[in-house]
Amino acid sequence: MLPAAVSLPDAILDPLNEAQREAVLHGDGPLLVLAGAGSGKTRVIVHRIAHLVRERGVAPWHVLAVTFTNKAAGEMRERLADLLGLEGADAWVQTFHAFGARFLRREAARAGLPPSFAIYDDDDQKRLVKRILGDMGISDDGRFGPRDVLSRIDRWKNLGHSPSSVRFEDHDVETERSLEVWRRYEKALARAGAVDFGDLLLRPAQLLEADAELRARWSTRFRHVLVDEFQDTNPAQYRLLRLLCGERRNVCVVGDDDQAIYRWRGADVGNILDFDQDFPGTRVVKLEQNYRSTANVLAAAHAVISRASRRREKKLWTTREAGAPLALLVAQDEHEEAQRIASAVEAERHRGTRGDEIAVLYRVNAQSRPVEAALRASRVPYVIVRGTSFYERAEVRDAAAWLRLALNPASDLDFLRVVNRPARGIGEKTLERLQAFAAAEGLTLFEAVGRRDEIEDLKAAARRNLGEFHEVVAGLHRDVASLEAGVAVQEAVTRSGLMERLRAEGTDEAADKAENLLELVAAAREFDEARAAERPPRDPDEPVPPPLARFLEQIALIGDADGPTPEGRVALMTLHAAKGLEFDAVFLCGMEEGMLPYERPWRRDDPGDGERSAELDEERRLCYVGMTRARSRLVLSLARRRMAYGEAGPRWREREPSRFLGDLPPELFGLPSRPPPRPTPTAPVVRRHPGALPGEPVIEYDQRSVDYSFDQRPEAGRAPFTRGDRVTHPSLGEGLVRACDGVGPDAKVTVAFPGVGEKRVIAKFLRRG
DNA sequence: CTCAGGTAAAGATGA
DNA sequence: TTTACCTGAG
Repeated sequence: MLPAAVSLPDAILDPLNEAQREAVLHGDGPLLVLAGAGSGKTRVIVHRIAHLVRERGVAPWHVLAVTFTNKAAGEMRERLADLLGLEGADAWVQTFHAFGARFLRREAARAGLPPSFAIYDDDDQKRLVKRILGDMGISDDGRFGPRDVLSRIDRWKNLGHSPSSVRFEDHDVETERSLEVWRRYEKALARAGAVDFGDLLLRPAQLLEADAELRARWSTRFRHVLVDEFQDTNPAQYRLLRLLCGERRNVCVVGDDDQAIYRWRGADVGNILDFDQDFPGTRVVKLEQNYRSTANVLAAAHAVISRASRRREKKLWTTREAGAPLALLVAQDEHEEAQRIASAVEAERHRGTRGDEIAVLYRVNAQSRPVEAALRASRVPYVIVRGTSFYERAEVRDAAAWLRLALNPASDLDFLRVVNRPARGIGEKTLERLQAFAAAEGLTLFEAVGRRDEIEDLKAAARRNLGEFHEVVAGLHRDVASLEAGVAVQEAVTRSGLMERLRAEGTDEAADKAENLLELVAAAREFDEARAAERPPRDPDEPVPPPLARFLEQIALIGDADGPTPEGRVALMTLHAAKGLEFDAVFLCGMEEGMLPYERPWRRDDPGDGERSAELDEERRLCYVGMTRARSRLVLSLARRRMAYGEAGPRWREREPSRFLGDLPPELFGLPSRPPPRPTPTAPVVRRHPGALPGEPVIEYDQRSVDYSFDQRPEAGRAPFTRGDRVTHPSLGEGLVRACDGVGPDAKVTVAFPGVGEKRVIAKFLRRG
């Protein structure tokens, strides 16, 4: 037996620093963990769950942990399994939206939804709204299109509104119209037995609020609720969260107000800033030690973020060395920018950095194109990391619409999508008559087809074609609900004729599409296998929903980008997609006014100063998120002009360097802290930065006067000498390098010269050997 | 009713 | 450059 004084290694507590441990060991009651970038917040959540389960006797299925992205949820589950083994799988670890879906499946009856309800994604939403606008006889005059309406509806939903709760003073013509569209939209969703993304959060909250019994059941079932990326919660999520943790208030929220980047989706940083006011008695723990980045990277990130307004002050620190200086690539246009990035990426790989440890980040997806071209030309393998790409393909969406219609023939939106896909001679005129009939009789389109004989003016051919369609859908409906997902998908693509038609076409493109359908079948089979391999849940109330419905839910919520990043490939993604990830080397491109911070060129309504500065703050945080992804090397790049697609066709637009660059001290680039005096006898260069806000400090030097175009080959970014190198100086002779500060030819090198002593000399005067 | 070919527009981020 | 919508011929 071991002496009591010897403590055994503790996998849960040992790897933690003091602040992390405090958060993990915190007992009951609200806990706010302010976790800077790279400070180990996922670790805190995972270890806290493990601690609750192992040391405090909490059953894993009484723990709910919600995250924002599937990636984060997956990582959390994985790490939990490392600590807890199989038990870890019983904890509820998922995204907010997946939780909402799970909740609604379980409470489908109360929610007035069929158990196999469909989830409409934004494309579905847009199609639906477009249809409603058409029904209302509103044409898209460019001012009031589906997009405008939808963004209002989304915003309302995120704020937790319903059509009747929108404040009256906000009403104008557009608002009234949008509300009418919204009412019809909700009616259509209800008829189709479908919900949209917003509903996944809103409806559980509404159900819980309305029903005390339900609330009691759910708020007691989770003994502990943990929330990741809390700064990005919107009011609907926050409401749901408060309802779920109930009186017990065992809620642990982890987040970083500096990384709040989803304001546009309704997220409210106020949730984290004011959390301790909403939950009196909150224990606040700050995690400020960064384990990810070099001191240079951190200093740069801090220089940018510290100018944001309304933030909880925190300063990250690290024990890591300064590391390589930042680099800036200044290119004439986006093609040159991409090429220089590609060659820098190549050099980086040459130095031994694995491709999958390199990321190219950008503000908008469109920026990926030139980078892709340049990487392809240099034969650098890359992968674009995007939420969904496979499931966005038209043929895959067609198949999914067939499946949804098979599960629920009342879904008019899906009906309209697939009724003539593949083409079966049901055109616009036929559909018009069908819709008129359905509207008059109060039927769904599918029901209307069932009574097609009563519709006048239908051509015989149209009637026959509708009959065939009806038969296929009815047949699928009969069979598909009870089948495994793989078989169901197989049946749907066969019986609908999708597959046959593609095969018959004989073009390469059609062959590709057929291939994609097969891939969908394979994905469904894989889904079945994964389900079969899963242990039956230990949680006694877990219902068993139809497999196809679960598969469709996975498609809607998860997409396909969650697999492991393919080995060795450089990752290209937006700044938003990069949140939560880290790489050895990060390229942050498009560091220009208008790109980062992004400025919507089309925006007519001039936002007020307050709005604009809130937007700017968010852009700043986005820049901060991007910079803090880097472990050791951060390369910024910009193009002096960029092709823009405006009303008058493609045009070159001149771009000024981003104001965020002006926030970075030149030393971080390995430049002298003051710009060298210019040889020309011009007036001192002092100018306001382009786009500077009133009151913003004046930047003391002109960006363009700083020689950013110093040799940017990665070699130049490195210290020219390291300790131990033998060097020769023209007058001092041979010596041994003690230290080297800075990079490039102007680096200051401390050399021990035998018989002379230590001297600081400039690198360019030294030769090796 | 279908399809090919032309034209006008590209509205940012994502569960 | 790509995509979505429209038009006119078959």
